Amino acid sequence: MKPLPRSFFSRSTRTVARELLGCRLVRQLNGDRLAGIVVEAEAYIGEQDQACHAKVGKTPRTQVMYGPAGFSYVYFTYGMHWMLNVVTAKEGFPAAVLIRAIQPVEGIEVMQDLRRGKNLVDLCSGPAKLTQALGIARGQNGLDLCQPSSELWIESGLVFPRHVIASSPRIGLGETPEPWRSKPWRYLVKNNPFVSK
DNA sequence: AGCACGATTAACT
DNA sequence: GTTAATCGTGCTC
Repeated sequence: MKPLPRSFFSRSTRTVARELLGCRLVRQLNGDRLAGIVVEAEAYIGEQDQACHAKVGKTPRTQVMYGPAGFSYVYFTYGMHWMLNVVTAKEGFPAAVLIRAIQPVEGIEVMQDLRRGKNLVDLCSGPAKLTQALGIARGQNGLDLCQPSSELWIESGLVFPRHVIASSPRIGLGETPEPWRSKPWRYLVKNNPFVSK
């Protein structure tokens, strides 16, 4: 399969977040192919969105979100964790989708090595778990995911029927002010055990 | 130069 | 349910 085209990612961020569910996230790492089906994602939309890192404007950290869609935005948080996002919307408008969970389907043994032998449902059921399982860190920031022969990309996969998709407020927003705190911009697959806990 | 805090996780009680 | 781990980022002095 080939990477999803830039036109997939350059649409509205919430549409991309919802339609990413069912897609296959692929990581080529040291000759191994690691992959999983996206089952949870969140939209972060523009400088107005007080939960979005771009609320502080364009900085070295946030600049990739201002660039073209289809690039990775990987950032470091809590002194130890890496998070994977895909840049969305039109160039110049800062927005991205956080990949929060995937269902592992390829390269599971390698993922377990990178995750200290965690069992299947704990391998990738959280945004920092999946980056660890896929060997994603600062070196994977700013990659073009639409380029064939990349080390990281997204393919089409399953198509979940609309009635198995749920939405909810985003996770971990802390003291983010309303209305942003309650925006139902998290999308997940209902009753899927690989969604974050 | 120093500070508060974070789109989390794992290991506790 | 609670908390330690651990450091880049953006802001203030």
